[in-house]
Amino acid sequence: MKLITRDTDYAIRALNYIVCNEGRTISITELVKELDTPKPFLRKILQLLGINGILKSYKGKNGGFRLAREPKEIFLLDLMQIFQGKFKISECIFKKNTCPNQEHCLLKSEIDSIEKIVFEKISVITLKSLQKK
Amino acid sequence: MKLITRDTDYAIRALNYIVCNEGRTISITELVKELDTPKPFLRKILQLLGINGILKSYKGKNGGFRLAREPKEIFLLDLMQIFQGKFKISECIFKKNTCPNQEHCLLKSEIDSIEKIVFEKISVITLKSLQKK
DNA sequence: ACAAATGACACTATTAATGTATCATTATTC
DNA sequence: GAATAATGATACATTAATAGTGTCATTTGT
Repeated sequence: MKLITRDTDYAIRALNYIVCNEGRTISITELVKELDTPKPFLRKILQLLGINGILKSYKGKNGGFRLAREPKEIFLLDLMQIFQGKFKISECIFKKNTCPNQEHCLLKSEIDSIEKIVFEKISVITLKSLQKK
Repeated sequence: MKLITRDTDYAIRALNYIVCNEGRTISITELVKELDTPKPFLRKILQLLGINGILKSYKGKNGGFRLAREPKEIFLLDLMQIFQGKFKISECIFKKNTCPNQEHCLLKSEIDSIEKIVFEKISVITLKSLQKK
């Protein structure tokens, strides 16, 4: 079970580096050196971050990326949404009737309640909150 | 993101049906009719439940499966363990240094704390708790 | 003009999840 | 004791999700 996939992970690391170097424009080339990630993959990821308004991109020589928002406004959930789609712990199971008790079975509500808790916990995490301390 | 995979799901449904029909030996053939799952897949699943001491199996004509333990002793976590391996929300990310703050970054501890909560929530769910009410 | 960067986007590879098939063994029934 | 209906063991196949690559176009600084 993966709460966070590789692309979200790379995105966080890249953003993390960019935050630590605010004021400069950071190129993929530089990021790849720092993060040791596959270059074309990282390009795709950064492009998506651009499209989704997390980063601003600058073309041409000396180009690269800068933050488009403040770190405190970049939520982990945003990134997960971009790379992993809408946050959802699990689909409903028990679609078919196999037991008279089943309609009242607790599994769905248990899962829902777990999902809610995880969501609440995750939804406060921002790029900024990952920095401080 | 899937908390529970298809095989765990089928296993729960099958066990659920078996619980609701305790006293009888239930064959795959009967289960497939009830649950509308692929037969060979369900066979594999039930076999694993047998190997792992959740079910007792009876070969030969009129054979099938019965519970090997009481429903209150069959934990969702047991099933997840069997079909999905050790419970783990996510691997540690941020393996490489990209920022001086990073070693103290909160992501790992956030994930760990989420994992802990989910684990606690899930660990009380048993086949029995899925039945009542 | 050239080099170094991103934009757009199609393609490929790998892995995990899901599902199938087959032959052997066991037990019941006639 | 043969037929039937079940599981045991195990290898194989398919599908979907994840991860990663490649290419051509465009932009910009020197």
